Amino acid sequence: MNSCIWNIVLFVIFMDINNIRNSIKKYYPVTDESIEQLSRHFKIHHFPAKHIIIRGGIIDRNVYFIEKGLTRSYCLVDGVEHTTWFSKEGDITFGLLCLYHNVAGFEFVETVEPTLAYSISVNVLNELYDRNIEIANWGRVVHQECLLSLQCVRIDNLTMTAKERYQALLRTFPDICSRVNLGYIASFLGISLSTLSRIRAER
Amino acid sequence: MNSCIWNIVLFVIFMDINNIRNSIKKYYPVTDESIEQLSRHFKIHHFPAKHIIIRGGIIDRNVYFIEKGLTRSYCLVDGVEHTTWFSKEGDITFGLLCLYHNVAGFEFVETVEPTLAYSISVNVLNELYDRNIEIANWGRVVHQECLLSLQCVRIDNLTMTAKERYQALLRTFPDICSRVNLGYIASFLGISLSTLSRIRAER
DNA sequence: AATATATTTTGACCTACATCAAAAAAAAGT
DNA sequence: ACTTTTTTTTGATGTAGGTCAAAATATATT
Repeated sequence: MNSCIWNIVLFVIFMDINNIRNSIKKYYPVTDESIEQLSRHFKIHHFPAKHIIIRGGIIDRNVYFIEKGLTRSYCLVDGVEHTTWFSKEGDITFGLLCLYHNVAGFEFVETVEPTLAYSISVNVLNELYDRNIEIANWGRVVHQECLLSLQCVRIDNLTMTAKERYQALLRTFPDICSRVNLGYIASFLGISLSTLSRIRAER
Repeated sequence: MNSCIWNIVLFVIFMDINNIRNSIKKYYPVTDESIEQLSRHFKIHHFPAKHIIIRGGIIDRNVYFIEKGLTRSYCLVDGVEHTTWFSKEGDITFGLLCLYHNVAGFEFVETVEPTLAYSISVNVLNELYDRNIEIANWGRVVHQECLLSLQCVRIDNLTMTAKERYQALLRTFPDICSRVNLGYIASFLGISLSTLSRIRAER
């Protein structure tokens, strides 16, 4: 057994990254060797619930891979939080603008549940993108799928009533709906908390 | 001069792809050789205005690189067209769902102006992604930037009034606003044509 | 179990924007 | 230049969903 294999064995033993590994492979057929190249730079985090991982207005150049738990991305406009996305086990989360353009971003990411996550610096990630074609393609496909999901959400917003949007969300992300409170769901759907409550009361 | 160089010379002479080439390089530092690998599969199209390039409900597995002109993506819900995006010279356009998942998509793409575009089959593109790390990373970065733009549009929708959204659009995409009619802009902003007209009449 | 805190529901009232239809203006075709 | 078609404006009226505040639940803390 050479040292490379030993590294893999060690990381399998010590790192709890099954959800992350499966998710990566679901997007693109990345080899274990490439996943090891990525995960050897992982820094582990145990965040309690309601912990702000990424704060708007400052620079945080890390990507967070979520192994367990649930986070909520939002932006703060005139003192009001507008939820833009939820990320759960197997997902990645980060501030888009900050990560891509290295400027202070507008997005916050906060845990909804106690969360086990691994961070990797975008500098390291960018080096891997430039060197490892599997990781580059994994990154491409992840972004394709994010784009598609966001497009669907936007089309729902353009074409549906508040009630229809809530029903669509229940269908598309049933687990999210049962894990976060109504305020966050209302905000994500772009409706007020009282309207959402009334919608649920119907029938 | 070997035949590879001759190919490049020929394609520079015969293909009018300057906007496309500059745009690709703006996203990621792709070499001329890689661009040639891509563009040698290009099929040229001269579309008149109001031509439907991609029709929802059927499968069109091509990506269109726009060299000149302007297109509008929309989806059709209950007989109403909802504009989701505009693409102009240097941009690419395609049906997201159809391209990524090989199923009949919900998106239409139609020219707004007479348009010079080059298509490439997604099968060819996927082969290039798997073989050429520059192209894979170009694809990744394009999708990152699309995601960021779409996220910004969605946040505007969640946080701004109709008037503010129109003003934001004027700032962000002034050229689009002057090249398409109000109906499309209203639809993109998610407001009615009459409301948009009234907003413009103010002050 | 009792108290404190967070979440959800309900009520009363309001407004930004929708809808529908007709008129005006602009652009395109002959 | 005149007609036809498309685009934009304007008017009258309606409504989905907002706001604010209080009550009712549910959850967490001691």
